[in-house]
Amino acid sequence: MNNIQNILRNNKLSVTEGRKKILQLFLNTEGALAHSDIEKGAGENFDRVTIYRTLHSFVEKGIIHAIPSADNSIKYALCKDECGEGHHHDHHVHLVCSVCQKTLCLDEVVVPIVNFPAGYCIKNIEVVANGICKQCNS
Amino acid sequence: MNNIQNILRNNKLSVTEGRKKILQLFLNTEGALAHSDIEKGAGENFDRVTIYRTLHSFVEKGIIHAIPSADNSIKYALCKDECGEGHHHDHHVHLVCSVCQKTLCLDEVVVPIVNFPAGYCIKNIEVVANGICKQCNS
DNA sequence: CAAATAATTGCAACAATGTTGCTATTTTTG
DNA sequence: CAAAAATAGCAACATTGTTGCAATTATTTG
Repeated sequence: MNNIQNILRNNKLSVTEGRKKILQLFLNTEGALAHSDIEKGAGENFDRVTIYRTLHSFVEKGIIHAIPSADNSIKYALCKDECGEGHHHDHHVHLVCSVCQKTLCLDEVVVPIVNFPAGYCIKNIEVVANGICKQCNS
Repeated sequence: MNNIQNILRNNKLSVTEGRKKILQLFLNTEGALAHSDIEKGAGENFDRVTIYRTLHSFVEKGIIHAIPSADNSIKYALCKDECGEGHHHDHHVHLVCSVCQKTLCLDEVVVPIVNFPAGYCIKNIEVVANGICKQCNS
């Protein structure tokens, strides 16, 4: 029935107003959300601390993933089903659009294989592209 | 003669104590530096604001480049010669070592070509790998 | 379903990080 | 070396992130 409740239940998180509201926001949003977006979008009477803690536990559980950026504004986006507690499998590329400023997950663009010199042990690779998205480019 | 002075001169920056000291730090350091590293390393009597402003102008001039990360701790590293005012050409991969915590520029590892679907316009691609560096892996 | 237990929230206080305007100082220029 | 330009330092403030604790809310158990 209720998709949101299920997601929380499946990840062994109590179903609370705050978590429901934040998860709803992610489900309704195309592109990634910064902490400040959530603060604005989740209604006025929302403690900042709750947002921090909710985002942390969502990341931990593999419900959302953090997208790095070079301008000190981490964004978060929903993970695909393969992610779970303690492990993320987000092998897609992210795009920051310089026109609409959105950060998008390009699920169809897979992170390429990078050849490292011998001696390195690579665990995971993040790719963030800067450019213009489909919508803004037309 | 003086390498540091030349770098500043070539980039049309006044040669000041602060800039010399911060540039020296970068030249002496293997790996990238965070703002806080510089604050610690540059001596006690250093205004934080000066560091912010110096880093900004170094990035603008193409002397250093910012390395994104998913944990809100931007680091900076020296650019190669091809970088200049207003344009960066850092087509190398970055590695964050989970053992020594250093962020390294792997100049020998070139950012691969990523194929985006039609409609996107890509300006630049950042690749950050997480893993273990050569030193720590031996 | 109510009581007991466990988990989460909100608050307050604080720490760290980043920004802006202004004046004093330093650097560069002529 | 003096005038002009650029930069540093200071203060004040805004934003972002963290921690401990008491009160509230959710879940579990009988």
